[in-house]
Amino acid sequence: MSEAHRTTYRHGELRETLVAVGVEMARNGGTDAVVLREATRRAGVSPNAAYRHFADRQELLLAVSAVAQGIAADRMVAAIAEFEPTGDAATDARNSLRGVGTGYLAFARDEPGLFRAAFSVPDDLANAHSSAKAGADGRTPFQILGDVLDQLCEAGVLPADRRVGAELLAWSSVHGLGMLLIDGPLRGFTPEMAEVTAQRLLDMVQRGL
Amino acid sequence: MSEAHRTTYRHGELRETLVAVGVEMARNGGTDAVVLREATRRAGVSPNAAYRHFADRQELLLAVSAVAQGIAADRMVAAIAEFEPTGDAATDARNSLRGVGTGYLAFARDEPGLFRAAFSVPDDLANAHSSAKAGADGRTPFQILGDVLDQLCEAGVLPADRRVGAELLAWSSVHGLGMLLIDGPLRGFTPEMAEVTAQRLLDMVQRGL
DNA sequence: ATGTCATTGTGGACAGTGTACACATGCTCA
DNA sequence: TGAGCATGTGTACACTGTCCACAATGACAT
Repeated sequence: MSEAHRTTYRHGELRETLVAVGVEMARNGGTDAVVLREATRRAGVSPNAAYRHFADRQELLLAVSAVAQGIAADRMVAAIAEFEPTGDAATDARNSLRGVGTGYLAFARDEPGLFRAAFSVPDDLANAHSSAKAGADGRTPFQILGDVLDQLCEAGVLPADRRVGAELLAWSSVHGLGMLLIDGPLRGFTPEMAEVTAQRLLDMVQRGL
Repeated sequence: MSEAHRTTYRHGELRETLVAVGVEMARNGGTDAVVLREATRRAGVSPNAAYRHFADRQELLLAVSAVAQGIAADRMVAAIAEFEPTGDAATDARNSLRGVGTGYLAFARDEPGLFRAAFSVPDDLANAHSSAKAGADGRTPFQILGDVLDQLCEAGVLPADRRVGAELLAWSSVHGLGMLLIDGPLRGFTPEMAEVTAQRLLDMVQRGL
C-alpha cells in the first residue's frame, strides 16, 4: 500500500497503488477525503506522477468508486446467503430481495465512506455492468439486484409487466434510506432504530413493487 | 446581493448577504461550490469577515441548506396545489401524497445544486422542524410530508399502526430516486424517463406504505 | 461630552490543494 | 547501440480554509 521509498525509478504498480490508497482514504471521510496529493505521498511518489494514470482527480475518484461498488456487491451476496433455502421458490426469492436490501444498508452503515464513494460519484447507468465494479463473483450490485428481481418474477411473485425498470424503484428506496442515515437528517439514529426502519422499508418495497 | 464596494465600514447585513450568495453558488454546483472566500468577495468584504458570523464553512453550509429546504418546501406545496379537490377525502389525500413526491422530485430535477445543498448536508432529524428550514407557509418539508400522511390516515387510507415513522419510508424512496437521478447512475436519464420512473416509484410507495 | 468596551471588519500569513509545463529517467524494440 | 515512448520529477501558480494581531465603529455608562 504505502511504500514510502522505493529503489527503482519506475514504481511498477502506481495505478493500482493509488486506487488502493484512495479506497483507504474514502473509507474514512468519503469522497472528499480522497486527496490526490496525499495519495501520491503515501505511494512514495511525486504529486504529478498521478497524472500519468489519471486525467484528473475525478478520474481517480471513478476508479475508487468502482472498487467500492465491488465491495458493496460482496456485502450483498453475503447477506443473501444468510437466508437458508426453504424449497419454496417464492419465499426464497423474497428472502433474496430482502438480503439485497439488507446487505446494501449494512454496507452503508458499516462503511459510510465507501458507500458514498460507491454510489454518489457521477457515472452513467450505461456503465453499471462494467466489470471493474464487480464483486468477487463477477456481478455488479446492479446485476445482483436484477438477478433477484428475475428470480422474483419467475417465482410468480412479481408480475411480469412490472419487471422492467423495477431495479430503479427498489434501488431508489434503499439508496435513499442509506443516504439519509449517513449524510442526512437520520444520521444519529441508533443502529436499532436504523434496523427497524430498514426492515419496514423493505416490507414496503416488497408490498409495493 | 453583490455590492462590490460599500461606503460604511460596517456592512450591516453581512450574514444575510453571505447566505444569499451561498445559495446562489449552491444553485449551480451544489455544496462543493459554496466557497467561503468567493462568497466574501461577492459581498465586497474581506475573507475573514465571514468568521464573525459563522464559526467555519460548515456553519455557512448549514444556513444555506436551511434556505434550500425552504425553497423545496415551496415546491412541494405548489405541487400539492396542482391537484383540484375531488370531494373524496381518500382521493384527495392520495393526490396530496403524490404531490409531495412530485414536488420533491421536480425540485431535484430543476435545482439539483440546491437539492443537494438542502438534503445532503449533515443535520439531525431533531432540527427538522427548525423554522429556518420552512417555506413560505411556515412548514418544513418534513412537516408537509407529515401533514399529508396524517391526512392519509384520517381518510382511512393508511392504517393507523403504520403511521408512525411512515415519513421515513416515503422520504427515503423519493430521496433515493432524486439522488440517483442527479448524482448517481441515473444521471443522463431524459426528463421523460425520469418522470415515468418517478410516477412508478410513487405508485409503489402508495401501494406499499 | 467623554471614555470604555464589545462587535465587526481588515491585513498578513500558513499549510494545503489540484493542476500545468518543462525536464529527467529508463524500458523496449529496431 | 540507439531512438522513442512511457513514466516519474521539479518548479510554479492560483486557489482554498483558517489563525492571529490589529483597526474602525457604534452603544452605553459616567
